[in-house]
Amino acid sequence: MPKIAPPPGVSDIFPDEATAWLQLESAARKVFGLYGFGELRTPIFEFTEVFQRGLGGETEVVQKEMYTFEDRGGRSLTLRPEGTAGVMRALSATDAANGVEHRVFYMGPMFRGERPAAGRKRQFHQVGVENVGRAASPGLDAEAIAMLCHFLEEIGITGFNLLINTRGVASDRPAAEQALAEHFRPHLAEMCDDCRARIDRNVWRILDCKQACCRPFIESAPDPAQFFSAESRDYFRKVCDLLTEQGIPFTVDPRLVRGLDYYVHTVFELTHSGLGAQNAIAGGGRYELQLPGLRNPIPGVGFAAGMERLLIVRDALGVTPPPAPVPKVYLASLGDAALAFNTSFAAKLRHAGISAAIDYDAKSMKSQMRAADRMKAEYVIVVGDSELEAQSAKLKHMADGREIEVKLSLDGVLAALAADAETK
RNA sequence: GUGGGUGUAGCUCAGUUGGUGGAGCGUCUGACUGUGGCUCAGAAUGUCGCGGGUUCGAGUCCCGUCUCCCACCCCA
Repeated sequence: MPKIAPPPGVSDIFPDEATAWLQLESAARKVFGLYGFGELRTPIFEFTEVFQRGLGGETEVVQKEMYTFEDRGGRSLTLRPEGTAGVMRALSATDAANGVEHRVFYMGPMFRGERPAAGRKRQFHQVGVENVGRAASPGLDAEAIAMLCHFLEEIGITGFNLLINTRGVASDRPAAEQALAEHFRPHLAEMCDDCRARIDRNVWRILDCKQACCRPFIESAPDPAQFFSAESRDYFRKVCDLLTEQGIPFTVDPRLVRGLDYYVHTVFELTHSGLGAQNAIAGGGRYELQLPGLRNPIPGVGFAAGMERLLIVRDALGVTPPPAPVPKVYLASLGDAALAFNTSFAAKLRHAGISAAIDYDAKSMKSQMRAADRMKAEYVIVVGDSELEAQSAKLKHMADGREIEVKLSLDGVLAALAADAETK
């Protein structure tokens, strides 16, 4: 039990666990690279207004989940609660604002002051993609979704559900909002407190409510998309057609609204059972992000996946992460002269790209062999006075116990390792 | 923010009606002086989450607090 624990909802990732993270990260780089996306590393914190303006002041995230503090000059800063706003802030200084396409991805920690639960941390990690600058296009939307599915396939996640919906554009909304409000208002007395507040602040969020008392009214609610313009509905149909043509299964869910206000047109969410109540592993959509200091919002489409959740799902599916790296050669030392020799010999091996382990306490033979076994060293070389004398030692293969006589030099060991690898 | 569960050795967990804290695994040492895994023998290790209270005496009972887990909520 640690004397001092980390703050609630954050945790350490130890080396044996980190291998799984590295695997996810390199899979992301590989897959996104195939689509022409490059990595953009933005700061962990931004001026608070980047998120306030970007995500919408009415969103849950902005209202009560942000870690906000003042710097020494009294300016308000916020630890990023999601990745898109920071990416857009960075790209706002480029020609993305003039309609030039930027394809970027990011990965890293995000911060939200929520109550921790299964698959939910206060510092969590997202890997995300943004295609920014180009005007809205069903092709780009479908490509983002296809890329997300490709990524999941690459990391061994199967059996997920893809839900998609359209949120229309700003001019589509008033008619739909009015229809929704008219539908819900007569039943408000029977609905939950949150929804009573939401009807005036943001009717859409009612569709997202999971309260049992609200559900019947939500299910009988009209599909907002039916009030959208023909252009918007056509846009969404094209997205669906493109997915179908690529053989990507999906479900249209008219209730899917998502929590951030910046979405327009296509929104999607990827869920997986076996995660507990937090069943969303990734989500995204098309957006128009309004940033401070910019006259017009910048268009984009993207998604973010929760890395912790991906790992939980992967684990549940029985995908085993690669083992932590083990030393190729353990150098056992008998006596001070041997230890001195091994110290510099280990350095030579490491510079030659061979991982080497050594115990500077140079305890008993038995304890060194045990240490080599425990760290799963592939080979052991025992060096004592007689080996130094002869400039020759035995290279022992730990798995099967066979020993090979080798010259006690870098070339000698490298040659023996190469030869032994071939015989296997 | 609300509710439920939980907290004992590095890990997984026992701990009987309150009476000087245990097991397994792991670790360390050793079993014909320089060869691991198996076996055997020994050893080390805990402010029993933290703070109060009741009591002659609290890991055990009471109160508070925090963590973690689970759910609500929200989302990734």
